[in-house]
Amino acid sequence: MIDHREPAEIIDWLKEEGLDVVKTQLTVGDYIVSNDVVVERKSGNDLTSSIMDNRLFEQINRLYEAASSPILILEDFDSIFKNTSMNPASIFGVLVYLAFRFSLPMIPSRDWRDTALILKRLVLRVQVKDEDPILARSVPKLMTLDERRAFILEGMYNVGPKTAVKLIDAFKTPLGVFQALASTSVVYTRTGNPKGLEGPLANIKGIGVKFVLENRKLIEQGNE
Amino acid sequence: MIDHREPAEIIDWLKEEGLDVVKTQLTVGDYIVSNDVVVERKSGNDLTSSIMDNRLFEQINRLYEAASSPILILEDFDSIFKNTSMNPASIFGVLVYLAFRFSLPMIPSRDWRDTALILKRLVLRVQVKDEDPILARSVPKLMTLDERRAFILEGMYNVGPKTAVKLIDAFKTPLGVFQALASTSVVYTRTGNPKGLEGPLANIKGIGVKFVLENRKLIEQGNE
DNA sequence: CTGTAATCTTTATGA
DNA sequence: TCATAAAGATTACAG
Repeated sequence: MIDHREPAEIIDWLKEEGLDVVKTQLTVGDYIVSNDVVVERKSGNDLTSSIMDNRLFEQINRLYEAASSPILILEDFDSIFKNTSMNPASIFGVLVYLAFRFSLPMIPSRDWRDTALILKRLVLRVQVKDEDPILARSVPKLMTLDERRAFILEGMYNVGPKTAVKLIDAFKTPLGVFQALASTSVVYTRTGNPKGLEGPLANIKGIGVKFVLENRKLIEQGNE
Repeated sequence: MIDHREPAEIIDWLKEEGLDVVKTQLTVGDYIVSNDVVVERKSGNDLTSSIMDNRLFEQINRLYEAASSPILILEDFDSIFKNTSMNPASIFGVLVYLAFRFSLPMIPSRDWRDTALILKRLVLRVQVKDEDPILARSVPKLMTLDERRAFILEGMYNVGPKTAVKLIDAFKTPLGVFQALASTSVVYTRTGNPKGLEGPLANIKGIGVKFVLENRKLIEQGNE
């Protein structure tokens, strides 16, 4: 099954080679070879742009939810560096991440012709029934419960990964954090300068006056 | 640890970057990054020649015996096709085999410089394995207060922009939403099937049993 | 993803 | 005790 937005050349070539091709709309991946094998094809600045807007990791995760053996084809790999202002370190950082964290097989191809060839070989390989994959790798879940709890908190002002985890560690749930924030108040000096905090958040490192003042507006009833 | 036969440029560059490099004789792979990660580097007709004399599969097999997460770097991939009489179909056949059968991650590189960069990023990635527990989410910067409140809720299960706004409209703040969720319960039939909701969320369109059950896990104290 | 700039909190220091 | 400066961490942003 091939997503209908894929290049016509590839589809036509595979048909000419005698493969059963079904053109359809896919919600995950670009090519479905079997129940186990789904292929995502990234060409040129497809890759870089999907890195920059954080879309790539979502796509890869959905690949692994849909199939046990996803494969990524990197088409026209060299051109990836040409039409982008992205740092090569960032690009390889992504590839290393995918290799290390997901053990994701990535196959480079020079053009659509190579890509078609890869797809054909994949189909033939999959059809050889007695050759099952030696290792079906189980990939760790995208987010644990606590990670998702922390993830919610990253919507607040000046809260990134570190602070979010720190807050969840201390108050267990987002609701707990919000309640703690509501019952923390800012202490001022006699001259009216903010001095520090009083309440549940007072003892949390990295949380200060600015944090409380800014985020209270999010949590409490006020309008803008 | 780097096999002593690897290019001096790579070794020197890695040293310049401040990495601890040990030059030695390796019996398996070309680079050992950690106990789990061993890297094999194939450049130009290294690949084709090791395919033709059946040496490649032995090498890959030994990689998997030695480490749980081997990685193959394909250096100067395009040149692989230039100085060989091998059919591209055969070459891709091998890559497909490695991808399908072993789930072997393969990272293409244009030259030794890319390869060195990949190795550096691998070392850094392996070293930070224990931290980096969470993924950051990028907050769109132009946001009103209510938009930001809604954005926080988008961290929950099955909550996108649409549902988030609906919830903020109804309960004003994220704290309000979580409190509403905490005081909403699922009503079951006598046979134990979920029938509906009781509480503040009961009247919200698009919020159902599944939503409450999934997201209550975020609010309650439980672990995973 | 990476690299850099901007921002916040905390600690140190002097008045 | 307060105010300011410097240092350390973390987040925000651009590419």
